[in-house]
Amino acid sequence: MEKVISWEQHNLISELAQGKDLAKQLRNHLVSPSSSRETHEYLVEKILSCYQKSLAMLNCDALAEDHRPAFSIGTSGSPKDEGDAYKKRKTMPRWTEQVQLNSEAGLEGLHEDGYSWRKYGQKEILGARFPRAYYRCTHRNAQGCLATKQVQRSDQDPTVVEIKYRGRHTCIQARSSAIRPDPIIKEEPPKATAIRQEQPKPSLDTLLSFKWGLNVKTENARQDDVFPLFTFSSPAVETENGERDYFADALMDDRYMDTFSSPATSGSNYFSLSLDHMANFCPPISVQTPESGLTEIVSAPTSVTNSPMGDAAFSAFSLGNDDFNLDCSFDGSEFLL
DNA sequence: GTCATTTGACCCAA
DNA sequence: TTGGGTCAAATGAC
Repeated sequence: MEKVISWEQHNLISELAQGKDLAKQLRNHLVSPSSSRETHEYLVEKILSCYQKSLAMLNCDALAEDHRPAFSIGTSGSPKDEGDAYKKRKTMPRWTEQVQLNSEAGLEGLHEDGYSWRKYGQKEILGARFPRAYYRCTHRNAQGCLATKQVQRSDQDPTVVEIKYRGRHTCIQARSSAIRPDPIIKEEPPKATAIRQEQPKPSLDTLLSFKWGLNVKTENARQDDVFPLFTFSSPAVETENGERDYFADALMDDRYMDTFSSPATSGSNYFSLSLDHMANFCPPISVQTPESGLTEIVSAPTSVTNSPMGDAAFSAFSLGNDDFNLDCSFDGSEFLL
């Protein structure tokens, strides 16, 4: 138990420290005339991510056990699993994302999460206006990858799609994208990336690709952990003295943040970072687990053992910037097959 | 020919 | 018994 607490504290401190460093960076950029708005928004996004994780850690005591590293990998194909698929499914990690449909990309954009999915079913759901589509990893047969997802449009807002993920990717696709040492692969992007490139890209993408040289290290099981919905009051976009509040501004920019009003929490908004948005920041080839996203409205009895990312230590995002380098020890053996 | 999607049937949990 | 999730044959696209 002591180890669990220690582990949690470690992660929490790590996240908060990361948030602090990012905030420092943001401050530096705010006073720099050459710094762009996109950069600010990116930093805000990262800071929010850190705090979201931190809050999740504080709020999810029940999940504490699950955060412990468990270095048992490659269990998906064990003989024991064969005859017990249904029980296994029940224990799979599950989390939900709400994605605002891009009017241009439509439903296509939903599958640009760095993995290839194959539709295997669709059903009308009782009481729901829209059918639910079932997808599984393309490599299910070849590699025994049991990751699945369900996609269904929201009844309340047809432009919002709810994506329920189940299980983590165990396919080579997932691992190779995670541990690929050189993230600079632009000539032959993964399938999902190729599709993304057909869309009108926000300037942020370009900026991040060239300016930041983002490199997400594979040190974090936490990144894939599930996060409960969290709330906070909407900040003012403009300060009293008329200065533009970039932090708030970015928060209110629904290009990067899905906002849900909640009748139960009047005065607050639900903010949900969609996976697609994160993918903009983290190209699939350099992200350990695109499916993890940041917003998971979780229903997960889950364990980190099953987390898409595996169960290594915590992560730190290391940007190509001297000012920001949270480097943490990491035993990468888990990812080396 | 290969692979993805569709769709009705089946299985299982609640 | 019912509804959700999955299977697998049929069909279509490339």
